[in-house]
Amino acid sequence: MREEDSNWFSRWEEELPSPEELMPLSQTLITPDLAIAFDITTNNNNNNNIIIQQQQNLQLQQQQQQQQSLHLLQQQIPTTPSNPTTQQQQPSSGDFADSGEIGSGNGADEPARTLKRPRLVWTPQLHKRFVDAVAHLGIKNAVPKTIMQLMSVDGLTRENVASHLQKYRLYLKRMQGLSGGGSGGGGGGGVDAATDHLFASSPVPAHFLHPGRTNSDHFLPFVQVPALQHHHQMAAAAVTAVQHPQLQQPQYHRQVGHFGSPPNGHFEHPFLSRQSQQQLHRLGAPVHSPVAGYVEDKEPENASGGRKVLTLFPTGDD
DNA sequence: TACTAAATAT
DNA sequence: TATATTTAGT
Repeated sequence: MREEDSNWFSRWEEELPSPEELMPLSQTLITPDLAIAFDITTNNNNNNNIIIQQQQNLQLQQQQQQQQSLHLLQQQIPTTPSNPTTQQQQPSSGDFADSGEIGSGNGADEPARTLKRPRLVWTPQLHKRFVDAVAHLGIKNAVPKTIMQLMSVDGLTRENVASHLQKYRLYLKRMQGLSGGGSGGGGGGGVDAATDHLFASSPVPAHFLHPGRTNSDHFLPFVQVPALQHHHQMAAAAVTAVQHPQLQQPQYHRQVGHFGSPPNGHFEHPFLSRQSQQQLHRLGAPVHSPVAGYVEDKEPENASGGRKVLTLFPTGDD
């Protein structure tokens, strides 16, 4: 079975999109109106910092709708100390000198706290990272909190992970139920890709489908979790945020590591990297991190025209 | 408190 | 309709 693991690893690695493929489009996320409204300083000089310029009329309507739901959130949002959030920008990643802090920073954090979080779109890349984390932990020990920590994706909440984990488990159940020949590759299994295309996009470790087989929690060697490695600050952002028409709020994400193979077969403990990020613990509001760049990615199936899928991608820091 | 499951919203 | 978020129960 270990051979399959290796094969599995090789497979998804090959399927990983190249950086070029990941950055086909460039648009801005923040409209001038919003920037002004939220006292945001956008760096137009930065090509990576993109602003979506949509119809201003829509923007206004969206903001109004937002405010309607804001009061609800305000009730439960803890008072965020005027945390300067000094570490929001990574010194090393000079590529993106993005100053795009929305609703945060200098006392302007109120809007951020009150704003709803944009829907998180689980891109195949992000899901793959999720799977890697689960594989690393073992399906047995894979719990939302741990997975979240292991993924080290800023902006990703425990709820996000829990929700995804919930679906993923259901997917695994289905896979086991089918128990056809799906073993060895979730992508190739007889799974209805139409329903589980996201999960099918990433290989499912055979272990997931055969629990109890191994009693060990560390059935996966570390070397098989390259995506969890942060061999510095190179980043391939996998997080994607969907911008709904009525939720004109930019999303900030931290680097999630890179999806490529380890440069030298050297691996480090992901938690080490995480620790540094823990300094950026969110106090009810999303942490702003250097924005690598937004890429609009439309999903063919969900081409609902109304929403935009924004994905962060690295600029090749490495 | 955290996790899981179900319901709700988009 | 599908997916993500939110809520409630354990």
